[in-house]
Parts: sequence; structure tokens; C-alpha cells
Amino acid sequence: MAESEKEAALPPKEEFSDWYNELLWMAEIMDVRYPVKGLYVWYPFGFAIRRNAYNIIREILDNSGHQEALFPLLIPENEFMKEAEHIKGFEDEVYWVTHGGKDPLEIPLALRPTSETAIYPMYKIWVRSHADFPLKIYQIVNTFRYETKHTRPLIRLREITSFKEAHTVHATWEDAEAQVKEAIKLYTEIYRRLGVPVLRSRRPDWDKFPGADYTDALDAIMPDGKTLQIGTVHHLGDNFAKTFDIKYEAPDGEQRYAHQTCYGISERCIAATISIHGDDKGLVLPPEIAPVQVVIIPIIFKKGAEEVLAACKDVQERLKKAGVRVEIDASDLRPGAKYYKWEMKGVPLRLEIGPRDLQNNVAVAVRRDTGGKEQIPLPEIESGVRSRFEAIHESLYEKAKAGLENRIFDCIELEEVKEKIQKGVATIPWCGKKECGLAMEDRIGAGILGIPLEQRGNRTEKCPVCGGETETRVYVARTY
RNA sequence: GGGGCCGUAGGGUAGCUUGGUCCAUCCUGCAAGACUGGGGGUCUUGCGACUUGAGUUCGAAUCUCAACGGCCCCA
Repeated sequence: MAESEKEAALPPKEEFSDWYNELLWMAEIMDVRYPVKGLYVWYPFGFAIRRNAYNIIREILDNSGHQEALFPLLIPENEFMKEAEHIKGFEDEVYWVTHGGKDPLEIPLALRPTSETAIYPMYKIWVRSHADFPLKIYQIVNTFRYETKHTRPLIRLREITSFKEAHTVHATWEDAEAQVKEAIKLYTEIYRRLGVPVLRSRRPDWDKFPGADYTDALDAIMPDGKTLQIGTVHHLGDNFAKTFDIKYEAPDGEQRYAHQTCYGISERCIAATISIHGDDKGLVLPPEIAPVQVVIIPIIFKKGAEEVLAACKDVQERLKKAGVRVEIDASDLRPGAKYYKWEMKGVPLRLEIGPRDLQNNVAVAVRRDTGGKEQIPLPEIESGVRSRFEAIHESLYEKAKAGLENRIFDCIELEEVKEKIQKGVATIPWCGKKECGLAMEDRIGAGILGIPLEQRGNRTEKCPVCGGETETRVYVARTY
């Protein structure tokens, strides 16, 4: 179209990488021009999305017995170095504060890459008795990792600006395991609210969190078929308890090591949400996190401008009272230009009100997700908007869910896996032996994502490497 | 980890091969004004850039090296 050549338009979503970068800029989510690699600036609009998303996360964590707290950014070297495996996992990517002014520090301070070693020395002090359990604390903080290769806004960062990490303490390994399951459930619910369907799997042993007994994770499938890890839940066993000496007095009077879990979500939740729902015209936001949920476009002519504007303001006031985030765009742009602008920003519902509509006592409502136009009678504008929000959210999720399921391919042969992971996620039988797993990864040229938490079918099949019988299938995917 | 491409106004670009014609082109944006207004309007006027550093040269957006930053491909 001549139109798309002329106008500064978004690249098509098929070119996902370009689309994603341009979208962040054009929809005013992030400014990537900050002069340090891997650090980015949140625009107010992007920040508002983030705040709305975090309200959901806070609500769900708060309502499930978690308490929010805040631990320091700086971790002394001696605490950081306590857990051997943990250090090994992170040592290459830690930023160190080595000086105070011009003086070298006695003990260098790490910028937290994650907060286990900041929190657990305090847990040692806090945890006294089995009556303290379960201890469930979370914090929303920035964390730092010295990424050396390709950084990407919201996806691979040197400063994760909002790591929502929970750290729980329990009496037994089994209690901690139950908490892991609970956390997976909570995270799935969070993503359900964002309209994002997830894959849930147990990471292979060689890919678990450093220092954990095992790691379960949530992944989304991005538009280019790669998966994005958008939540992890770790069973820490008593590994950290032993290192940090976290003990409790059991009912029988014995001192025992505690068992712990930790789990986190980063701003990747925003990356997944906008990538999965967005389209060629820009953002498509679930109403719950849209900074502007309704935009009212007055259709103004020379004659009757006052009446139209008054009617728009009236609708705005009423929607505001009903708890809707609503704006009027009374700027000098042509209506069409306004439509494009607010579509780019993902506003779920647009209301057009012009002289013709006032005669009929209606507003023209246009859904961002479907483009569908309908009339809502002005007297019932509040309920009309509400019901459409629900329909939009449901429809976004259902569409995304169908998209996810269509991109999971059950395979038998490794060659087939190689082909299918160009489009999505493959599943393949695996006997569970590490050498077979690594051999598969090597031959496929992609990683084993994990063992699905809910197995798909349970027939006996053969491991494509050793031929051993197994009922287990694993996800294989290209990952971010 | 290995390789490649690239860096010019707020965004996108032309100019670079063959150094001087460039106080740098065009589109978009922004500011002011006028006519307009149901899917990216038109006109007038104005604003705004050679990533940084070192070097070659009489002369560098243009050539060389480095740093920083960005993008892509492979493992």
C-alpha cells in the first residue's frame, strides 16, 4: 500500500526482531538510547504497563501468604562466596563495588545478581522454630548481571529493573516441594491474568539454578518460535540452609536444617505479554494492564464542536467514576491519525463520538484486538465498556492459547525435531540419562527445555539416542 | 566463544567508492500560523546531525587505528 510506504510504520510482526525493537520505541515502552550496553530507560507509558502488571503480581502473592520486604543491593564478598555451586553459576557475571570514593574497600561488595546470599544470612537470624514456618517473603528489586553478549531490552539485561523474587523457608523437603507446586500455580495464574499461556517444565539437571535440588520453569513461545523463560521456581533443599546455617527447633526439641525454595519473575513478563498479543499495528494490551483502557475520539466539525466535546467529557467522567482509565484525545490531529496513534499504544477500546452519534445517543466502540466496530448506547456506557473488557481479555487468552498449542510438535526422530523447532517447540522421548540428553542437544543444535510438568500421554516409547524405553517426553526449543 | 555488517538532526536516510562542489540531501518529527476534521490532510515559516579519541593530509562525514554503541549469523 502506498500508505505503508509513506508512513513511518512498524515492520510486520513476521520480522519479529525488528518489530519488537521498533514497537518498544514507537509505543513508548522503553528508550534504548541510554549510553550503556544492556541498560534501558522506561518511558512513563511503559512504566505504567509495568506498574499495572506488578499490581497483579503483588495481589496474587499478598493473597497467598507472602509478605513484601526489602533487602540491600550490596552483598559482602564473604557472604556471596559461601555457596560453592551458587558462586560457580554466577561468578563470571557479577559486578563488584571495590572502592568507596578513592579508598579500596576491605571487603568488596557484589551488586546482587539474585538475592539468596543477601537474604539468607538474615534468615539464619530470623528462623528459630518450626512455628516460624512457612516463612514466605518476596521483594521487587533490581539485580545486575554482567552480560557479555547480545543484550535485549526487557529480555537480556545487565540491570534487571524489577526482579520479583520470593524466598520461602519450610521444615521439610516435602513442605518445600509443596511450595514449589504452589508457586507454579500462582505464576500460572499471574500469566493467565496477562493473557499469556505458558509451558511448564522441570529443567534438566545440567540447567538448574546453581545450588538448587531442581528447577521448574514457565516458558512462553514467542512469535518467532523461540521460547522465553518467564518464571522459575527452585527447590533449594537444605543446601543453602547448611551453608548459611539456617536451623529451626523441631517439635521434638531437635535443631534441624530448614528447607527452602525461591522463585522469581522479571520484566520478561512484560516482554512476553506485548510480544504475544501485539500485531502489525502495534501493541495490543489486556485491559487490566493497559495504562489507557479507553480513548475517546471526539469527531469535531466547525459546527457543533461544543456539544460533541461536552458529550465526550460527560462519558469520560462517568467511566472514570466506574474505575476505567480513560482519556479524551482532543488534539489537533485528524481522527485517522489518532486511531493509528492509539492503536500503536494498544488501547483496548476506542470510543468515537461525533454529531451523528449524538443524534442516535450512542458511541461507536472499536475493539483493538479484533478491529470490530459496534455501537454502545450512551446511557449504558459503563456496563458496555466493562463487558467488552472481559470479552477482550478472554479472546486474547484464547487466541494466544491456540497459538501456543499449534506450535507444539510431537516428534519421534531427531531430524524432525530440528525442523519443527524452527517454528515452535518439539517434544521427543528421552530416557532421562544425562549423556543421552546432552547427545540430543548436540545433534539437534538446540537445548532441552525441560520435562513437562504434565506429561503428554503416557505410552512407552524409545529414546532416540540409546533406544531405551521411556514414558517421558521432553520439550526441545530454541531459547532466548 | 567465533564471524560479519553498521554508526550523519528526536526517528529514518542521501552523500563516503575517487578527501575540497557539504556552514551536508530528502522524508518524518518538533514549534508557530492558516484552512481543515467519521482511517495517517494541505500550505507558509522556522528548529534540529557527521558517536568519541588518536592519526594521515594544506584540507576528513568521506581514508587508517582504537574505544564505545547497535544489528545479524554460527557454536
